[in-house]
Amino acid sequence: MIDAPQNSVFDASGHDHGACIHDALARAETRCQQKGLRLTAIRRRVLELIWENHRPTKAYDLLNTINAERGNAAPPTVYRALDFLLDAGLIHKIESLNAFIGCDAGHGDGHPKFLICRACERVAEIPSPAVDNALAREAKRAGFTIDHETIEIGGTCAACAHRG
Amino acid sequence: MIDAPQNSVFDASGHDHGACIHDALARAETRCQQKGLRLTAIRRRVLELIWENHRPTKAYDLLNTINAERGNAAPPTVYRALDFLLDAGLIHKIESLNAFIGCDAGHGDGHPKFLICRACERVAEIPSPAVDNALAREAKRAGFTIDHETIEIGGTCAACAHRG
DNA sequence: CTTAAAATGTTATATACTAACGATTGAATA
DNA sequence: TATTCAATCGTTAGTATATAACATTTTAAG
Repeated sequence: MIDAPQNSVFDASGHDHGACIHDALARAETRCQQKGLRLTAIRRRVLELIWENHRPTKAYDLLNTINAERGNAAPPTVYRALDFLLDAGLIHKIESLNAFIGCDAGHGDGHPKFLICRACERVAEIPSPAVDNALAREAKRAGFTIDHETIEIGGTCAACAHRG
Repeated sequence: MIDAPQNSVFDASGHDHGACIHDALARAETRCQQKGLRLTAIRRRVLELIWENHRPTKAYDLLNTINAERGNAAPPTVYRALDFLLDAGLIHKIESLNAFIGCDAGHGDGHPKFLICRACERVAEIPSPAVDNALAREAKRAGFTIDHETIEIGGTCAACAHRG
C-alpha cells in the first residue's frame, strides 16, 4: 500500500490520461484562436506527443517519432514547432534536462517552477507566491530587474521515495 | 554618475581581480587538500580561466584557450576537468547558458542561486534563506525530497539598467 | 621498485541546435 | 477570382555541446 500524500502534485491515481491530453490540446486550440496564432498540424502533433509522453521530452525523440510517422522531418521541423509552442506559452523548456514539457498552468500567474523526480522522471509544475516574493525581494535589493526565472528542483517524489 | 546601489551584488567598483582570482585558487587548493582531492595542472588551469573570465564560460572556449596553450586538448580534457570542479563544488554550471562559473560561496549554506544580467553577462551568486525556506515548504507539501536546485534568474543588473 | 588506481590522451560519435534559402501554403485584398 | 505577400515548411548544411571507449601515462600506496 502506498502512503504517499494523496494531494501530492505527483499523484497520478485517478489520472485519465486520455482526457488529460485531450484537454491540453483543447486549451491550446482555444488559446491560439484567442491570440490569432496558427496551431498547424506539425505544431499540434508535437504538442500532442509531449502530452502523451507526460514527461520531459527531448527534441530528437520528437523528431524520431515524427519521422516514423511522416518520414520527412529534419531538426528544424521540430525546433520550429517547439519555438512556436514556447512562445505561445503552451510548453516549457526544462533547461537542466534539455527537454520540453507541456504547460499545465500549474504556475498560476507567477513564474513556472518545477519539481523533477529523477527516479520516475515525472515533473510537477508548482505555484509558489512565497518563492516568487522572496526572489522579487532579493532582486530588488540588488537593483536587478527580472525577465525570466529558471527554477528546476531535482529530487525524489513521494511515490518513488516510498518505493525505495 | 552611476547611482546603482553600491552594495549591489553586481557592483564591481574596487574589485581587485588579480586578488580575486588568486583567492579563488587558494580556496580551491585548501579545499582539495582537506577533501583529499587532486587539483591537477589541467583542473587548476580550467578553474583559473573561469575565474579570469569572471563570467559564465563555455566549455569550448576553455578548450580553445587550453589548446592554444598546450596544443593537445580534446573535449574530454576540458569536460573531465569541469566534472571534477563541479563535484568538488568549486564551480557551478549555469544550465540556461550551458556555461560554467566559479563558486564564490555567495550561496552560504543554502543552494546556489544566480542573478544573470543579459546585458553585461555578469552573474551574481546570491544567498536567500527565504527562497530556500519557501522551496523547502513547497517540497514538503508535495512529499518531495530535494537533491539539487537550479535557480537562474535572468534580467538586467542595476548598472546596465541605468546605462540604458 | 611494483603495482593498482587515478588521471590524461586520443579517436570517434552522439546529442542539441541554428543558418540559409527555396518551395508551398494560406489569408487578405485588388 | 486572381494576385500577392507573409507565414510556414522542406531541405541541406553546418555549428555547438557533450560523451563513449579504450590506450597511455602518472601517481600514490604497499
